[in-house]
Amino acid sequence: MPDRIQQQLIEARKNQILDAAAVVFAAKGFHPTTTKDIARQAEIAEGTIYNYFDNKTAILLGIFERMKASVVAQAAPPAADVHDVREFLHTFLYHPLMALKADNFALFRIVVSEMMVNEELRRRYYEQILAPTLALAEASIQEQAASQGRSPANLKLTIRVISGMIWGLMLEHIMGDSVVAERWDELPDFLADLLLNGLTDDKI
Amino acid sequence: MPDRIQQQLIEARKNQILDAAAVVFAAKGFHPTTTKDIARQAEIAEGTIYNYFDNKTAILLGIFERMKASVVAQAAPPAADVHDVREFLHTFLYHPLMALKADNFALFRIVVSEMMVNEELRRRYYEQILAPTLALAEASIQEQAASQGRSPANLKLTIRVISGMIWGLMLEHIMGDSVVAERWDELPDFLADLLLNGLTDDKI
Amino acid sequence: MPDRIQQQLIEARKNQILDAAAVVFAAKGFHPTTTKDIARQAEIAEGTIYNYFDNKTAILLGIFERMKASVVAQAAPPAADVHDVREFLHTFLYHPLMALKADNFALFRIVVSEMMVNEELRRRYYEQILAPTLALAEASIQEQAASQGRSPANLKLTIRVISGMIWGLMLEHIMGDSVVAERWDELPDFLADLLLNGLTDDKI
Amino acid sequence: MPDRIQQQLIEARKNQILDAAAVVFAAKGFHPTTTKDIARQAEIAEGTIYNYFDNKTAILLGIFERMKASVVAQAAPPAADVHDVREFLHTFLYHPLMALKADNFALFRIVVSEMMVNEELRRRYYEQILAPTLALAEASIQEQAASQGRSPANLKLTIRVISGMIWGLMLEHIMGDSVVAERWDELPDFLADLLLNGLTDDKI
DNA sequence: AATGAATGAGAGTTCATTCAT
DNA sequence: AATGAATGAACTCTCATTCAT
Repeated sequence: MPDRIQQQLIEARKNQILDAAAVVFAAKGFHPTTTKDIARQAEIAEGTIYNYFDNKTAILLGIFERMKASVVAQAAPPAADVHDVREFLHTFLYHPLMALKADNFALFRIVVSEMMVNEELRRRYYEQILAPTLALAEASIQEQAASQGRSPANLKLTIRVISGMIWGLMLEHIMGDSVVAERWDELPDFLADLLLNGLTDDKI
Repeated sequence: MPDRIQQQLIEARKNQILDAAAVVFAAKGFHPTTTKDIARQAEIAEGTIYNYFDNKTAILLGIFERMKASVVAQAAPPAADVHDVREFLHTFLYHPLMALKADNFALFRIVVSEMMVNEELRRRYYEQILAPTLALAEASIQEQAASQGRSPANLKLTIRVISGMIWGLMLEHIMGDSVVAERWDELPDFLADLLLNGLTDDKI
Repeated sequence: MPDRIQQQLIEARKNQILDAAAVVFAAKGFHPTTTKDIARQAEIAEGTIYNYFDNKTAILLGIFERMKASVVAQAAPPAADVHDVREFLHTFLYHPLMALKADNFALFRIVVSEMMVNEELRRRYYEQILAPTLALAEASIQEQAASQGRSPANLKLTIRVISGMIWGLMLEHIMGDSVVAERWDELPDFLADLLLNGLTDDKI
Repeated sequence: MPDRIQQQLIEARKNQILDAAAVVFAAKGFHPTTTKDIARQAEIAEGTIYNYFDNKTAILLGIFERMKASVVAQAAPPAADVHDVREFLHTFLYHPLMALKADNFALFRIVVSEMMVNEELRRRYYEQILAPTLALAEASIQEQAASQGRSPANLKLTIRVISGMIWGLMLEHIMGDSVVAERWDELPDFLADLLLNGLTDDKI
């Protein structure tokens, strides 16, 4: 069999397993899910899993890598020609907030939970996603600011605050807060406004 | 033995176990920690644990309850006589940010991780901590706003955004971001400024 | 304290424990019952039990000894002057059947169950109860037969069959057979008739 | 692998485990036997047991089911053409008495002991064995009696007495009575005679 | 490549028994 | 004599992983 097709088959099988794992992880959590659960959901034998993944944790990592790919794809950054700051902000906020909404909140929860506790996963996330994303945003904004003659000294921290804001709202959503859940769609606007104008009279 | 002293002994033993569990949980995480680990750390027999806690999860809940107690104690609210909004905000932000710093970041991570995945723990957190805290803040701000003739329509969401910001920064800290870690102490000021004035030139 | 009173106190305490154990054994069975259960029921401390009994099994033995005493007391044999065979049989059958009815069927079940499995208990039962009782019955019948000029060659086996019949009916009762349960009171008559006349037309 | 062979392998493994369990249960009793004991005797890993049985009790149930199968097979009823009552009785008595003798008395003891104490096992025994067997015997005798113009009013109770007699003799055997043990082979005859003719001079 | 039965280390938990008070 | 907290051996059961087929 040509190597190319071979590779595609392997990828297909991996994805089959990851799809199945995503379903059962989302439903039961990482630790409570057994490899038998995954195999059953994927309609393959338990042993087959180990032809494609070293161990259970590697499956979670695999799911994570796919999430990463989708995040990075979406994050492909906000056109250099967005001159309006408000529009820029809105775009910057819109993607992650809506991505998560569309995506599986339940699975996100599982991955984050394990990430907080698993050094390897955390490192990968930081090095491969968080840090590059922050750096990208920083560069993009820096450039724009420079073109307008500004030089924001606290940009690094600002960016972390903004992205932290998103993180925090996701957590509150997960925690079951209904206000956040109900007004999720307003958030891009609301946050952009808050960030631009500060706490105006409607807010505090 | 007088009941009073009896109660104190029981409390002391419970705390001894919780202290030990906090240490090993922080070091290894909840799932990887065995009851044997806890017993060894507490220098008691494994069986003794079960004289004080129903099961392993109950120990985590116990740790959580102690955290709760300390959080609630600190959260005792920001004096009604803080008329300056900036000072008010600063106070509001300062406590949780500094509390966590003092506290065990590692343990916090374990508890949050499990909370994301454990319905019971999540419910307790939401009902006993998050919701009341948000409600308290809301009432306190509402009152102040009213005394000044304002009526902030989006207050509920604002409060969630602000507290989410704190959550998010904690997560970034946990994830190992060095910018956040190094400038942790500046955050109360920085955030208060951001919230009051929006993204000023030093920020973006 | 005089030795006599001392002894009475000890007996009283033992009985208190045995009473409690009988209650919880009857309710839950021997193995599922914990020494804590017994202590709680007896309203004493767990450790106290061990001042009076060597171990959990010794408690069951204690219960058994009390049963034995009551059985032996009742079995005190059927007056030598019962000349009518039917009356003799009736008396012979009546006591054990009715004793069990009055007594705790549930507790009886527990003791028998454990007896089947516990060598020591079984030996004690056989040596101290079953064998003597059978011997007593044998002697008593032998004497009567002799006085009437008969010499029943199979008496030993007959006696075992009759007492086995009682045992078996008890088992069927325990097993939940409703026919046996409902007609329990008729049994002495019914059995006496069967034994004297064989399977008459009303029976087969 | 064909399903048929697959099924046979599973059955074989189950039987291997049941055989092993029967040996160790008979030797040590149900509760004192550990799953490790069973595994060692079966020469398999402890975990393998749980691929075939849900838990330890299910193994006892499995043993019980096999006993049931053998009992039911033997009990296949005493031909309708047995016109002689004595022969009928003899047949009726012979099977269970001899089956037990051939079979493992020790194992029987274990199962009965647990049955007395285990609701589930008791229910199964009563519903699946005792009740049907009694019903079968009743129907069979009823028919024969009817054909001879008789209508035995106490048949139900009679049958219980007879089968109880067998039960009781088994118990006495288990209890270690030597008279019963030594004359076990005579019992079918002896009991048939007793039942037909009542207590004749050789018996009392 | 796929299978799934077999594995066995190790988990959480129980509880009869001890012993310092 | 009574207590009951402490003990720790021993239990049943789980499950990620292996490997012969």
